[in-house]
Amino acid sequence: MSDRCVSKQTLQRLPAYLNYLRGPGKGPKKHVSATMIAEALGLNDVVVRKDLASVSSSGRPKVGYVRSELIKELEKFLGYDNSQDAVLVGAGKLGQALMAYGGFPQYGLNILAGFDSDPRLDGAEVAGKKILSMDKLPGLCRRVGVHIGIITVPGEHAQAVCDQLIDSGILAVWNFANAHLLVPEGILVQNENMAVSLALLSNHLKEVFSTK
Amino acid sequence: MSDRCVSKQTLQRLPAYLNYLRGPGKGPKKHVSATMIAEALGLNDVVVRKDLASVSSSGRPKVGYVRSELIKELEKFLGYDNSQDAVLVGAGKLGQALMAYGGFPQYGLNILAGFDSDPRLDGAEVAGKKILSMDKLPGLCRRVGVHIGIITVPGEHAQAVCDQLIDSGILAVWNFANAHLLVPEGILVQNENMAVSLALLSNHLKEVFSTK
DNA sequence: CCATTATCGATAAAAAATTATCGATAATGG
DNA sequence: CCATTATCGATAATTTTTTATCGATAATGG
Repeated sequence: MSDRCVSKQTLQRLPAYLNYLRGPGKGPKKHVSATMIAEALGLNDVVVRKDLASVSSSGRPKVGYVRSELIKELEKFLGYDNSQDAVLVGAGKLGQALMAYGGFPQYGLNILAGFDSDPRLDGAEVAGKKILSMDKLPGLCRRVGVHIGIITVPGEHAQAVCDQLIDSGILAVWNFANAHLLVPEGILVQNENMAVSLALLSNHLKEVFSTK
Repeated sequence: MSDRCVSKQTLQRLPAYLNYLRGPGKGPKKHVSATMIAEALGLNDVVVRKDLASVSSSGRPKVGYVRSELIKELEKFLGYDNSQDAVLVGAGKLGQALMAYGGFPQYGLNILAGFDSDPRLDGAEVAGKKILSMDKLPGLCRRVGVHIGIITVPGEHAQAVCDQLIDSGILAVWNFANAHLLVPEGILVQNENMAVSLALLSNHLKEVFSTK
């Protein structure tokens, strides 16, 4: 275990495993097998076993994994155990909704504050979090050591905001804007792009109807 | 072109190309080359050329593609030209935000109505769209021929809602709930799972700090 | 009108991910 | 106590995706 370097695809499946393990399941069984998880999630069992091998070492033949241990190992690996601080730029509808969303702490994310260029929002509060003016961004990030930036501004301003975030020491950007961001090497951009999802949906329907 | 069957990865890049082409760029040049797009988006130029080859046939050596034609071809391929109707189940905060979001039509999605089991919401309106009780779901879907269902209910109810949607003739599900949905073959589930995104962000930071 | 150059499209090579196979291990039941 | 069985972990085969190479084409400049 502790392979430290798992593939992106594996990483995308891990939260699903955790979610399944946390779920009520069929009674609080002490052990779970990769086969069981695979069946429940509609995956190949070898995939699951391989994925779990990179985060856990508690798997035993005939028995499987100890559920509670596996959960802990997954949480640790996914960083859910120690929260990361984040700043959010763009306190519009979406931005405020994210600031108010109560589910992030359980995923190890803590939004410290929101930032917006609109002076009318300066000093406002959303769910107990302050909205500040953009000029306070670098100071806060540097002082507290924030490494995650969330972008919820209109697409045309996204790149400029992204540049500011990186100047402020941000290493990972969660981008909700419909824009492609250019960043220096070493910075991660995670796009939460609904256009992509819709493209996949639409394409599926097209395929269904073209073969029917 | 008209390969009909492009890879998922390709499909995920196409909206980015379209976004770039629509953007202001550097003046309204008539032609664009794959090399140009690749550079702007930080991709390999062969990838771009290969992707574009499956949606377009207007590429010419030394010249590139005709911008306006390529845009039209991408829009057609992505289904942005003729909107698909959709129903949304779970008219809570997120559900209402999606119902009110004005950007979907430009991506070829039209949310017809919202549904919720809470009787207090029955008959309410969000952005001109009605919220109806769950028992009206199958009727509307069948009558209008809706094929896309959006799930914005709490995770524990997601599977039940999903089953109802499929019973109502839905072929593609856009799932915002933190739950893994089991569906029969032929039905697509597109997960919009923030836990996955956060896992990728967190992992990146972990890698950065473990190698520093 | 011809050499040069930017670009496409196709084919080939390389890398990554998925899936299959197989021996090893440990619990279970006779 | 031993045969059986479920499961893991490792290795190998397959498939998919990405990247590289190369000839063909058409505009440009002399």
